[in-house]
Amino acid sequence: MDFSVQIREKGLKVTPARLSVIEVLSEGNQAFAHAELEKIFDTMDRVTLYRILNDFEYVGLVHKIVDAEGITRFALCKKSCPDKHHTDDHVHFNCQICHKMFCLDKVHEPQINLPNGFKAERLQTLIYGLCNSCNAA
Amino acid sequence: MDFSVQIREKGLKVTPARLSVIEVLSEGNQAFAHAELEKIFDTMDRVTLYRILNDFEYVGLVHKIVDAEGITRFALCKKSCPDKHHTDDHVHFNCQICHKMFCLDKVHEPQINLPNGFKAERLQTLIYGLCNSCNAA
DNA sequence: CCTATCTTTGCAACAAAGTTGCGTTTAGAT
DNA sequence: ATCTAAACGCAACTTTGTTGCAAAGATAGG
Ligand SMILES: [Mn+2]
Ligand SMILES: [Mn+2]
Ligand SMILES: [Zn+2]
Ligand SMILES: [Zn+2]
Repeated sequence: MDFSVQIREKGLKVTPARLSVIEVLSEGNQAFAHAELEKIFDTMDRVTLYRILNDFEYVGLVHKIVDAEGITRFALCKKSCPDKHHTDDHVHFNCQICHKMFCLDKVHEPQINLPNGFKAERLQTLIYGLCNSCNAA
Repeated sequence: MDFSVQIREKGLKVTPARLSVIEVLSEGNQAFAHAELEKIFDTMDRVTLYRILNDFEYVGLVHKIVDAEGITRFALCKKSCPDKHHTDDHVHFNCQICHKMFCLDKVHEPQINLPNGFKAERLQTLIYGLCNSCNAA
């Protein structure tokens, strides 16, 4: 897949830094923590990485997930999301062994009955446990 | 309710600082961010507050919730939880207007079907929207 | 009630995570 | 090839959370 087109379509300039980030994010179906990405792009400035990820999130190329420990991770959006209003309403899964965070695209957010007066706008489900490959071992 | 007993039962010493923290946490059905508590206890040392909250969480007096923006909040456990293994499996609700975080004790975590091989251990549901009092206005 | 002991607190210093300002470099339009 | 707005690198700063240590406080036993 050609990421240059997607980046340019979102109104961002195509740069080597942005291309390499989006390429890594496209590997597997995972969300990457900032620290992991910093290690991968050890020559890239920390601030640049922050800005690339935030810009990508802003234009709808990636979405952000914060786990229960407060670690922020970024994952590529499958279907292109309209700006600022992400439509990735899927469940996220965090493996306790390999610590990878998976986007379960096919598992949709559940419907939940709220107490009287409360109105849901957005829902976020995070599941902790064993991923398929760690479960096998 | 006498919080001294609960604190002592968990093997912690009863101090003015701990009593005042647990008292504030018992107001409403809300989870408080560290920053909010710091403002309330403006004379208390920041580190002391961190230690009180972490100790309370460790012994099972409070539970911690991290929202989608990465803000950590603390809420009193209703039924006393066994150490380190919290049984508060209820849904949390974050109001977009008043920014309060509510513990919806009566709304239990949903059951979710995972892809083959994945095994759920713990589940966390966070809902964003309008709380009952903000919805009325 | 007093003392001894272990816990908790406050302060200072540090670490990790994220942001802002600014000068330089670069993408890409003309 | 030139020009300009966007992106980058660097330094400084903020916010959030942790650690070490000495002083103060809680409580059990005498
Ligand atoms: Mn995802
Ligand atoms: Mn709760
Ligand atoms: Zn795994
Ligand atoms: Zn509200």
